[in-house]
Amino acid sequence: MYHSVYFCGVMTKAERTRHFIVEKAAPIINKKGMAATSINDIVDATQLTKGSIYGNFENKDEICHEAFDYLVKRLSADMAVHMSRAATNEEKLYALFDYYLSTLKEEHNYGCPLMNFGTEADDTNPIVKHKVNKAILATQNLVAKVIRAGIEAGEFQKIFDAESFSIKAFAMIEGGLWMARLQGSTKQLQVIIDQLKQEIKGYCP
Amino acid sequence: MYHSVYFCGVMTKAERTRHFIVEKAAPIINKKGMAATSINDIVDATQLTKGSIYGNFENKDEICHEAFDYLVKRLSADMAVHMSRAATNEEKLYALFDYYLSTLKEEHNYGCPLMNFGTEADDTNPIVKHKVNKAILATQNLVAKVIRAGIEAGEFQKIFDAESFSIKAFAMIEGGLWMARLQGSTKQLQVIIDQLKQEIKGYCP
DNA sequence: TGAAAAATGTACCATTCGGTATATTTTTGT
DNA sequence: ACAAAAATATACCGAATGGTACATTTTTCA
Repeated sequence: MYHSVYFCGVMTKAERTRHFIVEKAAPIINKKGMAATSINDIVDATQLTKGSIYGNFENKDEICHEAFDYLVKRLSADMAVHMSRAATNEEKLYALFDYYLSTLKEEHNYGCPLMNFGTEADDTNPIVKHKVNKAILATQNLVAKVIRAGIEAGEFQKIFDAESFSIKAFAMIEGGLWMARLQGSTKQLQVIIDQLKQEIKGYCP
Repeated sequence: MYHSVYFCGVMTKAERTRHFIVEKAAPIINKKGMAATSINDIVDATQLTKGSIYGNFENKDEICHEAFDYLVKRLSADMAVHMSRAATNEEKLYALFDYYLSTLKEEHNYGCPLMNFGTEADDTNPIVKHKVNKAILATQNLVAKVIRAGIEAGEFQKIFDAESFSIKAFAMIEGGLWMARLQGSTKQLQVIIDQLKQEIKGYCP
């Protein structure tokens, strides 16, 4: 799935180049990490020169920040698309889980950026740490909102605790994705998602 | 909690120095990451010289590998201690969860090494990736064994699925620890552990 | 205790790092 | 089409990187 969030026609050259650099750098940084990605890696990927890159960004940190923002924007856009295609709130939750599972099969998947940037930043980079934290809460809120809408719509029983479940489900999915990528297998993540679905089914009237 | 797994009296000087270097380097690498930790960081922490360090290790990778092994050994030793103090298998599970929670309050806690090394290694370092994967499976197995022993002892109903639960619980704990460290709060991890305990209680006769 | 062996410290290497001054090219608005 | 402005390329900087050759010190064990 490809997203062109930006309207290249009305963008100035610098804006287009900035976006181009971020687009090329983001997957590299997500794969190798912020510290392990060098400016030369970005030079190679963009086929631009160091001067051009530093003409558009103040320093490497700024590129990392924008790369993270870009990856999160793409991620939440993709989640929204997949959930919007589901008719009921119950199915929206399943669609979200299945989307996460499907990302593992994508050609260039280097893991959840929240996980990758988060683990690297938590003890050393308060700016990125804060960005990740905001994205975590936003994702949990997305799940909680669907559950509450489902309760409202009579799909779920009222005892379904939206907040607790959204926290649990998010931890399971992030932990499961991490495990799956290390194991080179979706087996355990499948087990995790199956249990999430079973628990949701238990809250249907 | 401190562990001196090694018997310094019967160790040669080189073995003691190797162990000393690993002991000092491990927390730094766990905090900053393998790529972001320089040899000079290790020189500073050990008060040794580069020549001495490279006389004991072939290269930085070898230090990272030993540091990871050391952290995992300490972690599993600590887990074993805490679980051994519990009388029943049910309490052993609670003790394990509470131990994980308690690590967050330790003075020098930089997150679970499985998580930190795992996310950094998964796309770039197959050796460490393999080590992490082994440690994941070992931890899940530890949980599964306790559940099976609990079933055997009549503490848990036979429908308690040891394998599925151990996979789920591990993902929840790792995900929860990661979230807690980013949020600077144990609140969500507490919510997660409460749900784990509730689910276990549901399998008691 | 003393000589061989082992471990450590010193001084250095080539390379890569993030970053910049400035020349050159390209884009922009008229 | 043109000049001004903006963007890009070139060539470089000092510092830090992982690593090593070799002199010096410390262990080891007979």
